[in-house]
Amino acid sequence: MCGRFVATTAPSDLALLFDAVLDDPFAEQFRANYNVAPTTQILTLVQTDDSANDRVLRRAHWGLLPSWSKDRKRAASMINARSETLTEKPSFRNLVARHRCVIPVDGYYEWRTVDVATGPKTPKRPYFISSPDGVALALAGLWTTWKDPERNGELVRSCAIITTTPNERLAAIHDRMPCVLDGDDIGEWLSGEPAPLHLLRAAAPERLRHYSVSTAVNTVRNNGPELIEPAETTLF
DNA sequence: CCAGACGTTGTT
DNA sequence: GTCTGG
DNA sequence: CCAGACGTTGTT
DNA sequence: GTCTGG
Repeated sequence: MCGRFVATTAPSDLALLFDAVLDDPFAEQFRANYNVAPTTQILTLVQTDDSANDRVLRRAHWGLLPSWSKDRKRAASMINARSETLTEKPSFRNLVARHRCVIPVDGYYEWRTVDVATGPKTPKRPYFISSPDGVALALAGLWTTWKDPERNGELVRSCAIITTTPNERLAAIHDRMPCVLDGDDIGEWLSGEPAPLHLLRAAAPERLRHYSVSTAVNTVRNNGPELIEPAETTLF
């Protein structure tokens, strides 16, 4: 799956990379984040209706809040959406047509849950997965808005990252992975009609690299470039 | 009709 | 909001 | 996703 | 065990 990630590329660089504009002056507040956790504000890339500068980078809370939610309590369990059931689930199916987005990340963390010949008592180890060249990845997502009753109906944007079955290499670590989009697929995902669900597939093994990192990443308050330094041994 | 769920993951 | 279960 | 709390009262 | 916070 994808439950923790890295966001260190500056918004202005993401705008260049994804041919987008920034929709509010948050660039000044940007700080590299090596430990992005659910419920925090992240950047999403969306295609807006007004065609002038129609690709926009804007903030959203990670953890989808359906418009009918009573409170934010369950947002943390909606950080991912299964690609296989996207069009069936009440929380997601209405968003597939016109609320698709891309979540730019520099990489994400995965905790190994598969025992590969090491026995069942192996301690859980975190891995960092990214592009081999370190360039930001475009993850497929869905977004929506919710009116916060505790803040006078203020609109809250939120999003979820779409997952699928992993390629054969990443299957050694985990049984899910986020859907990565490349090249023209990004534009197709953001504006294609009907929704190009065929793009929600596992990236090829050579598209991503992975290596084990320190368990320091487990604690959310730890945050720095040391979190993505390779640990002494990479088992896979 | 009303009440209650609406999600993913991992673990047992 | 909308669907399912009772 | 993992870590950490999980409680009340009264006093500072 | 289960929920909340980050």
